[in-house]
Amino acid sequence: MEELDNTDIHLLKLLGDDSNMTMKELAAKVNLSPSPVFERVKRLESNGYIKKYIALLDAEKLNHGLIIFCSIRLKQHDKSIGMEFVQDIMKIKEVVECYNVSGDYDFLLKVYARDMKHYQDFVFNKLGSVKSIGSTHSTFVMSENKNSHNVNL
Amino acid sequence: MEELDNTDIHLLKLLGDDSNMTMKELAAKVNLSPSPVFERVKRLESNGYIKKYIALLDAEKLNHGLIIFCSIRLKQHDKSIGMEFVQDIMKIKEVVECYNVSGDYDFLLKVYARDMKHYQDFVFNKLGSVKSIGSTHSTFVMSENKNSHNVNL
DNA sequence: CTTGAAAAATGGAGGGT
DNA sequence: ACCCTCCATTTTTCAAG
Repeated sequence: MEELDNTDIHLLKLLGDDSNMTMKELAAKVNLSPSPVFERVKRLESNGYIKKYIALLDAEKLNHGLIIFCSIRLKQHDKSIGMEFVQDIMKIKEVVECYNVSGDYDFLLKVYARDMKHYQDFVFNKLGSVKSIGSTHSTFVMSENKNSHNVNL
Repeated sequence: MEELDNTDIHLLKLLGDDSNMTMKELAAKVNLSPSPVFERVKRLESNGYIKKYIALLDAEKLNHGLIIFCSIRLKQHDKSIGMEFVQDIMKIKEVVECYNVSGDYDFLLKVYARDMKHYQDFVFNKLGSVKSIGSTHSTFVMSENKNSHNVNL
């Protein structure tokens, strides 16, 4: 596994914030010509530093005005119940993130919902049908103050 | 405000998962020629449905093996203290997300750290110097089971 | 929406430090 | 090892129908 030099880090920062820049533009920012930049970026991709390129969508415009962090306690704590829970939860489109965590609860979910009615339906009908769940606790997001969508290098 | 048809939704889904597809590839997936796809994508961008394009970086490879959700309770609950907190927290690079939330705590932070030692330093030296903070509670992520990095349409 | 063509970017070859 | 300057190919971008 190779080291990353300052130029690589610089490129990762730039692409992590805006991947629509051309090689030419990137090259200008790191004071190189397009070719070595092209090679560096391809290397960063194939070495897995860059996982993929995505478009960030506006959740609010796409009818997801509410963000909720939903803590989940399982009924039992064996591996098969945990795996069953993860499988069930993966199928629910409102759940955009899922973490197995330490502390009072076992899992933390980030959930997008249109509105309260939608969230209520999610809790009763979607979570309600996941048998492995013991109890839940909802924390509502009042405002998103920062989301870099990435590592901050 | 215009409506989105099924093709628009389809394009958003595709780009939300992989923005490196060419117009040609996108066109093939939605059964159109490149030109109308180009126009639709530009419209989705200028109407704000697509916010920006980014490269997703591998946090683990970039020396951020630990994810922590850090709950924060402020000393007082007036607006100026809250704004001061947000301003201070924005400057800390370990904090990748920050939400103002309901419930026992006022804010929820998502934090990336290299390891426990790094996190300890973050809590003592970085959070420790933010005067508006009353108390904190850390929830450690043991595994990330799902992160779509986007709305699920 | 389609065709089609100009402008621009990508991705290599070949050579220099 | 790393960079540069071309340049062919592909893609983007935008007319006009």
